[in-house]
Amino acid sequence: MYLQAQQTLAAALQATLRTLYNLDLAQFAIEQPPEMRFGEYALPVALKLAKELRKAPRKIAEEIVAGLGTVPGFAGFEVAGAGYINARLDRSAAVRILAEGTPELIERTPQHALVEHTSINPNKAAHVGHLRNAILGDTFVRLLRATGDQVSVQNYIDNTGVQVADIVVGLEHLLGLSLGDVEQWIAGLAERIDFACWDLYARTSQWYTAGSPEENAARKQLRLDTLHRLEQGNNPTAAIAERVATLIVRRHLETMLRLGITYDLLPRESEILHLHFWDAAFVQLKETGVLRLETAGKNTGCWIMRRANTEGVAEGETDEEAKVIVRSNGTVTYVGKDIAYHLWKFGLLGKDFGYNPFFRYPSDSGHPTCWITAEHGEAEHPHFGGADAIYNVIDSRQSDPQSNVIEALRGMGFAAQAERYTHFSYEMVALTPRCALELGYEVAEADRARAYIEVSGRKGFGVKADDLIDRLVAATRAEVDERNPELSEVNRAQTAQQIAVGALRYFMLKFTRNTVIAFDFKDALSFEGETGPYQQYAVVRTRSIFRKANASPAAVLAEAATLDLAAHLDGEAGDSIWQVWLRAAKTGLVLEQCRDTAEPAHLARHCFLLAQEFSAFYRKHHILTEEDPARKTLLLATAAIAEQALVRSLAILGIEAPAVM
RNA sequence: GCGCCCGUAGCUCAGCUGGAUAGAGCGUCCGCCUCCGAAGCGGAAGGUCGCAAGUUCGAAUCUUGCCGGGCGCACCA
Repeated sequence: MYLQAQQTLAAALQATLRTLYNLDLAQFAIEQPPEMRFGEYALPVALKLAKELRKAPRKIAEEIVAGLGTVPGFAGFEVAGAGYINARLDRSAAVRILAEGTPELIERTPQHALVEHTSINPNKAAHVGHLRNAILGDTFVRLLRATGDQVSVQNYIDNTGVQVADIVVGLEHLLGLSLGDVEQWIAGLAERIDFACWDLYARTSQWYTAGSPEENAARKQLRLDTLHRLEQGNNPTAAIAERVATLIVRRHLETMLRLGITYDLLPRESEILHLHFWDAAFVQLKETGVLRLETAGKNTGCWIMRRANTEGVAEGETDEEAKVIVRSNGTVTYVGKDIAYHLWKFGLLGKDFGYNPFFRYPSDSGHPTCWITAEHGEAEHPHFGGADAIYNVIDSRQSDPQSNVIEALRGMGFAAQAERYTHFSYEMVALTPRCALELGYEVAEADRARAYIEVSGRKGFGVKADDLIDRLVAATRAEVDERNPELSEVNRAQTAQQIAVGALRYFMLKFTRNTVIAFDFKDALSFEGETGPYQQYAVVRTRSIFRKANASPAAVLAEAATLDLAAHLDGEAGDSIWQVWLRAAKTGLVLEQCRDTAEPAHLARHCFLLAQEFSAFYRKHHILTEEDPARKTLLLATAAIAEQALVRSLAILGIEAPAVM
């Protein structure tokens, strides 16, 4: 509602400026005043025009206010400060519109967006860093859907890379297992396979450097040979990799499902290799001149491209900064394969995967099946790829390779696609030294003074996602049991689960993307203050009110829409009611901002402010004992609009509010 | 050496396209459950917005330089 009134205001202002000064301003700032007494919108336009018009800002502001006259939906305008124009909404009209529930219309042609997130190497358990990735990605998916896009969610699986190779080396050479033995090993595991591989991966990584120089060289060679066998496929080593990686991928999907995160497709590197996506891309890259064969310098014999963010060199000179795409031995690098994959994402490759159903989600998830790529898949499958816009949720350390893929697309003549290719980058989750010590890791003296220590899968250093979720659930369960002993076992378990998910998701979302999160159990396990449970609690309070009032939020809002409530929205008491409506009204604006900036943290903040302002309202006004019927309806409707806006916004964050907690 | 990011209250972080007395949570201290749920609320203390110039009517926000920290700059993925 706020956004639409803002558009009305902008149009009226534009018309006024045209009439008064014969000015056509396409863009001007519309701010949100710092205090309620300044109204709902602040226009600094007169300050901007002062120089151009050679008039005092206040004078201009007065002329504009006079020129604006009356604008539908607005109560009035006034000049303030050095020359601000403050605009006041007609509160009762705004409340009516909000109570009627008219959806906010945002003009945009819906796009087919493709979001890639999670993408954990299938060789070990997911850790907190992966949780940040998946929660950011999933939230952004919900945000795009809420603003009208059709979104497909992909979780890229690098099942033929070095990390999986390391696990296979561990199985074949450290544990001495053949393909047949691996089945038995799996069957005999005392713990889940992703946990077992967490340790095996760390062991193997250390083994590469634990022997004599000759031994280490041989071990590294073993790793390289294993990698090549995985890439080739159709051999026992590749079969081990396939078996183990697939099991681990299932564990990852289950872990993420605990947080309400689902996927449409798992594109795998093995199919990108075996279906020769690269060959098709290579032809295009050569034809468009993005790649050239280097004939001198350190990259002699390689196919190279100009590295993104570098100048490049003149024809005939040697570009020592260039990015190698095809090695001198003819194999293709990671960025090369990624270019091919991204051509496919935009429907520009001229090839497609085969697809098989892989993972069936429970019926209550609202999401039937996750598919996986295959060389020869089922005849009937959903359409994947061919997106209008793509978003890759990948940590900021990979911004260089991402830029190179984008530049390659641009160089191939796909400028429009390059523009709609977003590296949704975010900073890592590290551990505080205290947290590392608490987990029993050895922390070097030099590291103890640091703000955070980077997690490392190779060292087995980190917090496993499922361990964290388990701890959160145990903590919320203890609280729920104590507070609500009358609830059934099933009910308490479900409530604890919802609160734990709320706490975790909010924790990961309240930081802006480019902030490193120094993880600590104390912060993550907090349920007070700016946390998910605080906001869930606000919703629970509204629900409690409606239970006691024996009314439904929808019915109350419908009734409020028929009343003239202007008298109750003025003055100090009116302000504290209006504050809640105004915040709820801004939801559409916040969603737009989040979309444009690809920053879910703004929505997280919005939810918190909603909860906070509802709590202030709740303290100040006693709803159930209000005697004036119209006023009581307004107070109930205020609780209803808060509940509605909170539930809707929290849902986009992937947070559910329980009935009681 | 080059590129990207960060430096705001004791701690952890917000601060949208430059704008009206720089905010929140945690922590500390003092209060509030015989009135709708205290996972809550009120109050207090706490800041040269790293430093210095510049642009501007106006800078935490933009530009440049410096200081301090992080992360990238493979024929690894």
